[in-house]
Parts: sequence; C-alpha cells; structure tokens
Amino acid sequence: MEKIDISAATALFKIKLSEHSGLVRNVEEAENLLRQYELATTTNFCCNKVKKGFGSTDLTRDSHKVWWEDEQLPFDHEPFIQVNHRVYDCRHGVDRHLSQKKKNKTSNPSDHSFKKHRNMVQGTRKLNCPAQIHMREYIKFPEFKIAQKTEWRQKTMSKRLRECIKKGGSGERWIHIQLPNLSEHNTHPIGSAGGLHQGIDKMLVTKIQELVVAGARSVKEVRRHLKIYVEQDLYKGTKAPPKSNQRFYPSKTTIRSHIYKAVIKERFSKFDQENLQKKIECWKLKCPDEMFFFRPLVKYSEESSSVHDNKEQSNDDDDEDDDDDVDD
DNA sequence: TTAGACCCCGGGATGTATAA
DNA sequence: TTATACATCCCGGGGTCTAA
Repeated sequence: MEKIDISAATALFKIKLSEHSGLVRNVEEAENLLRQYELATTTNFCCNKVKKGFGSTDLTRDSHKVWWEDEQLPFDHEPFIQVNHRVYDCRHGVDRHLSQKKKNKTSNPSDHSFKKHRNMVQGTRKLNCPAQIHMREYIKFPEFKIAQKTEWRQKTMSKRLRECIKKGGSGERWIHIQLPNLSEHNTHPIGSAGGLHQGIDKMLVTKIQELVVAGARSVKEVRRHLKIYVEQDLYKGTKAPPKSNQRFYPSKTTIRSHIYKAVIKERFSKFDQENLQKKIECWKLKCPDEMFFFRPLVKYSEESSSVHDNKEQSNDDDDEDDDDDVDD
C-alpha cells in the first residue's frame, strides 16, 4: 500500500497538539496548511460550513462562553472563547444538493419547454466520504491566567473576563485545525491514484490568465507553458507530481474552458478601464478642486516577450511529445 | 454552541454547434 | 482538427433557520 506522508503539512502547526491537530496564528497559515495537506494526500477539500469574517471575527458580535478546556484545547491555565468555526468537506463527501436534485427530477417540465438536455457521461463525484477538516477560531486571554484549577478561581476569573470583553478587551487569536485520519477517505482512492479526480490548481488558473493576457490562445501552447510552470517553477528542485494528477496536469477541455474565461475577463476588464477613465474625466470637470489619479492595469509586456521567446523555442520541439506526456 | 437542512448565486467542468 | 462561443449541469461558497 502506498505510504502517504503528511509531515509537510503538520510541520506548519505553530503548536502541535496531536498527530492530526494543532494551532496556527492566522487564516493564511491555516489555508497554507490545508493546501499542503491536500497536496500530500492528493485530495481536495471544499468549505461546507462557515460564518462571516473567519480569522478576524468580531468577538463582541455574539455572546461567547468562556472555556478553560474543551475537546480540542487542553487546560493550560488560560481562558479562551471560540468565536468562529469552519468545516471543510472532502470533495467526495456528502452531496449537499441532493434535495434540490430530487426536486428538479420530480418537477414536471412544461410541454413547451425547448431547453436542451445533456447526457452527462460522468456521474456525481460525491461518494459520501466522511473525511472533514475542522478549523476553529479561538481567542486566548493570557492576562486572565489562573494559578490553580479550582472551580472558584475559574468562575471569578471568567466573570472578570466577560466584563473586560464587554469593554472591548482583546486577546491572542489562534486557529485550531483538526485534520482527518487518512483511513476516513474510505470511499475513494487517495495518493497518486486520487490524482485523476482532482480539480485544477488555483495557481494554474492564475497562470492561464497571465498567459492569455500575454497573447496565448492555443490549448497546446498553454498546456506546454503550464507543464514548464509546474516542473520549473512550482516544483523547482523537487519531484513534480505524476502526469495523472489533474490538479497540475489538467485536461485539454479544462484548459480550453479557462482560456475562454480569461479571454472574456480580459475583454471586459479593458472595457471597465476605458469606462473608468471616461468617468474620471467627467469627475475632473465636475469637481476641478478634487485630485484624481488613475493608473491603468500594467500590461504584461515583459511576460509577453518571455512567453513568445519560450514559444519560439518550444516550437522547435516536437509538439506531439508534450501531448503524449500529458494526455487526457 | 453545534449540527443539519436548506437556499441562492456564481463559477467550474464539460457538452455542443459552428466556422476556419 | 482546432478555436471560439455559448449552454447546461454540477457544485463551491456563503448565508439563514431551527432543533437539540
């Protein structure tokens, strides 16, 4: 059986509490840890449950219970409150749209509906995988530390703390992360075999947008640049993921779709810039005393030249080689 | 406080039509 | 065959409400 090592992810805990749980200081660190976990296990997680402002939740917004210990944090003499909670489902988790789908199936379409219907070759990717990641936002109050664990000390200090919070007092913000056991992914493969079911990586989406802005339109060309980007930038000096991993080697259709979206986005952003420029001219006429400064989006001129250099260079190579490497 | 059910909007993935 | 444009379905993200 393939051995999966998640130490690259768990090493990011600022305070490690167990094999699969620990604390980090902010959302960026938490999301980075989540990404490392996804990469190590070749899984994807999506946000299931969330409240506004995770990572910078206003502690006066709701009332909170003062805790000295709970299932996640052991007693360490300092009180804390839990202000927010995020739950991530495995990509192959429970289908949260099941009731809506059932409704759609049972509702009778009108006789005069001309809506086309599509034959979906692939079924749902939802496989009721129970794996979840819990992120809890805690605020700890070291100033309200107690020397000994007695009921009386806890009660009186909790009371003082609640009064302090009412007056706008604050404490140290921490994010507790509880990772699932690998055995919980029991309805689908993980590791290198799970790569086939991965969605495209966000970094690659950004890269496609950059390439499109620089003038790239062909799927073949973009695919070649993505391959170079993954192997020479993202995984510089380390072993790149296998070609079967669709997170880093997306299919032609996925690339095509992202190219099209980037083209549309670029087109509208140009219109937006022109419109904004005109608007600013109007404002200048209306309010001559006010100061306006408009800096348009910088063109990827340098990027563009490097892309074309690459293109010319890679055109010398055999295109079919690349296609064979990263075939659908 | 937490978990579950549900809703809505918009984006992602992918099928289809068409032109070059 | 490939690029372009769009349609359709699925699902992610963010939220509310309610019961326990």
